[in-house]
Parts: sequence; C-alpha cells; structure tokens
Amino acid sequence: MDNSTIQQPVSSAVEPILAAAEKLFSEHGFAAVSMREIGIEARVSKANVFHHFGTKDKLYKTVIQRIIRASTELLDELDNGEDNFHSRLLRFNNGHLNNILKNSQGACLLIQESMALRSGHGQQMAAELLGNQFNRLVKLISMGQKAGDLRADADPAMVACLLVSANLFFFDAMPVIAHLDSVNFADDPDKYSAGVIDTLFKGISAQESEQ
Amino acid sequence: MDNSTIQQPVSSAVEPILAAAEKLFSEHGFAAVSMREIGIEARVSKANVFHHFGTKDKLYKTVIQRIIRASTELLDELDNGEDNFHSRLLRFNNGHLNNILKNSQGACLLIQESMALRSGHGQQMAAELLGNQFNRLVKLISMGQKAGDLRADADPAMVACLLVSANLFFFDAMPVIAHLDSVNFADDPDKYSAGVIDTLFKGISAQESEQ
DNA sequence: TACTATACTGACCGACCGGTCGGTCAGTTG
DNA sequence: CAACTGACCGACCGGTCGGTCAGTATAGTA
Repeated sequence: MDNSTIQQPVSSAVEPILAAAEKLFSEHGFAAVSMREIGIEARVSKANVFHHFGTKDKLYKTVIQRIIRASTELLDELDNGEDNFHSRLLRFNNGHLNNILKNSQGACLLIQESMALRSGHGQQMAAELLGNQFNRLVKLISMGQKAGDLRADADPAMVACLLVSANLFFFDAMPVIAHLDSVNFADDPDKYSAGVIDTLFKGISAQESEQ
Repeated sequence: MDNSTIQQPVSSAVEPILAAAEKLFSEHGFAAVSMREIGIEARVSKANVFHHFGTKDKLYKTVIQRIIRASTELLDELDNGEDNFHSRLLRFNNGHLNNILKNSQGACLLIQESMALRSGHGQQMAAELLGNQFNRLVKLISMGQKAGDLRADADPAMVACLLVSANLFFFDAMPVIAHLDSVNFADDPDKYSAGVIDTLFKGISAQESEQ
C-alpha cells in the first residue's frame, strides 16, 4: 500500500498519548494530572495508556526524554555559520530564545524539573540537557574571547549565565512583567534578544573607559 | 504570668501548620501535597488543619500571602542609603539575591506560581509582587540614568530584566550548573552578584569606544 | 480453518484524596 | 456551679487515584 502513512513505528495510539501527556504535564505538573485525563485527551482508554507505558513514571520519563531529544536536535542546527563573534552570538541567543518559545510546553516542563523539587522524576535528565547547552554556549564565548572580540577580563561562564537567564526570564516571567508600562519589548522576542546582546556588549556605564 | 511567651496571636497550631504547608508546597507543589501530610508535618490532626483554614485552597493562598508580605518587608529595608549609583545598584542586587536565597522555599513557590501553570491558585498575587519589585528596580535605574551615572541610550527595563533574571537563574539553575568545570562562582552568591554588576557595567565588548 | 501475538477495553481493586461529622476537653464567663 | 466557646481529634463520607485483569477485536501466519 502506498498511502501517505509510510511508517507508524509502534502503534497509532502511542503518539497521541505522548502528545497529551506532554501537554497536560506541562500545564499542570506531574502530580496534578491523572492517567485517566491523559487517556481522555488522547481519545484512548486509561488501560491502554498503561498497556503502552506501564506506569505513570515511565510515561513521564518518556515524555521528558522526547523533549530533550527534540531540543538538542533543534540546537544542533545553530552550530553552523562562520560570521563574526557579535552576530554569531546574536544568532545563538535568538535561536535559543525562539527554541524555548517554539515548544513552550517542553520548556515549561524542563524548568519545572530543574527546580528544587526534591522528588526528581526526571531531574538528572533535565540537568544533563541544561548542562550541555550551557557548556556549548561557554565554548562559543571563549572562542570569541580568544579571537579578541571579547574583553579579556570577562568571565565566559558569567556571560553565558546572563544570556541564558535573560532568555528563561523572558519565557516564564514576561507574561507577568508585560503589563507594566515601563516595558516595551514584551511582545517581541527578537527585539528583546537584540536588546540583551546590545546592552551586554556596550555595557551600561556612562564613562567610556575608566581604566 | 510573665513567661517568655508574651503573645500567641491565634493558636499554637496555626504557625506550625503554615510552616509545614510552606515547606511541603514548595518542595512538591500544590497537587502533590495532601492535607494529611501537612498535619503530620505540623504534628496536628488533619481535621485541625481544616478547622483553622477551611479548605486546601485557602491554606495555600494564606501561605502565598505570608511569603509575599515577608518578601516586601525584607525589600523595604534596601531603600535607604544615599551612596552613588554603582554601589547602590550593587547593594540592591546583592540584597535581592540574598533575599531569594534566605527563604528559598518561598521563592520556589512564587516561581512555580508565576509560571505558565494555567490553574492559577495564587497566580495573580505572585504576579503583583513580582511586578512591584520590578517597578521598584526600574525606578532605581532610571534615577541613576537621569543623574548621568548610566548611559542615556540604555533601556532601564532591559537592565532590570538582566539583573532580576540573573538572580533567579542563580537560585534555581545553579545547582544544575554548579558541577560544570567552567563555573567558579557557584557557591558564592556575593561573588556572583558582584560579577553580574561588573560585567553589566563594563560591557563585554573589546573595543572601548566604538562610536 | 485454527493458532498466536498484539492493541485495546470495561470492570474492578485497594489506597488515598479533600472534606465533614459527632464528640472531647481546657479555659472563660456569669 | 452551669453555660458556653474554640481548639482539637478519630472516624467516616463520596469520589478519584494508580494499577490490574479477564476478555474481545484484529491482523498475520501456517
């Protein structure tokens, strides 16, 4: 048969279940979502969810691993290009932010997971992902520093912290901040990202050279 | 009687219940904590928890309001002092970070609450608090800008974003980042805070004046 | 045709949930 | 002394939880 459905890896129900679980877990957290609700969202019986994933924990870990895989794949596409340091950092930062915004459900779940929740269902997996992304950014910054594009006394890890934290902040605090009249970049991620890079490059001090 | 117990506002059980609820909610989230567990943690019967707080939702909102009150009180102490802009910003940022670290349970709860969880048990309260703190910081930065201590083309709200996000990032991602060998400020909040201010003031660009 | 493996379901289980109930007890008031 | 109050508890309620199981539907194989 030459239908458009070329391959269906395991079963037609697995993917809807994973999508429903990712949506509900990210919206309400692990404990607040029941297997019955996931089955309803995926138009499948609760028993079938258990049939495919065994336990609630296994389903959750599968969801997290799927998010991590998608996230790293998206990030790999950003490693190409040989332009100068400033524009490359801008591309990386913009891509990182848009990556977060694109699948906000997954990002929400990973942030939940990386927080101090001691239960740690998938905590170490999230930690590994964030660590990898962070190291990659630090390496990029260090390269720019050795090439002379970045002042020598700046700490690459500190710069990476400022960049990543700015993006995470945009994602999960901007809905709260947006209504303040002092903020005019709430609805434009690209503008925000560019502003972050610009502010970070030029610094905020009034005197041009103090030493 | 002139005991040391001068006044006990309502009951001897209310405070332990609130403390237990704040601890458990921040560690595991709203849905993952049962009223029975809160009672056990507070060494009180579950029925007594309901006696004092009515419902689980009311207890949760009480906990959040208590955190918000404590947070704003701690922040009020930072508004004094008339030193120059740089050191004042340093003081504010350092105080903000230490404030978060001091009652990390409350901060954890507020961050959970301000995230995209659509349920919104105490979301608007958390949003109000974050908005107030943010506005206060923007005002401080604007004052420094008008006084000439800050370059005129910088956006105060953007600078505030960078500062607040850096602190939040330290709080909830540093346990994950700390193990990377590129990071050497993980266990010293003061050093981190000073580094953030320093990097932000001087900028990261190599050329001293590009215009 | 019969056999087998897998997807799938409704019915069901014990445990626990948020919340309520009747009732005990110490302290206060008159 | 009785009357009353609020803190407090064990027992219980209807309902939902994660998880199991017997049985059906379906497709491939021989």
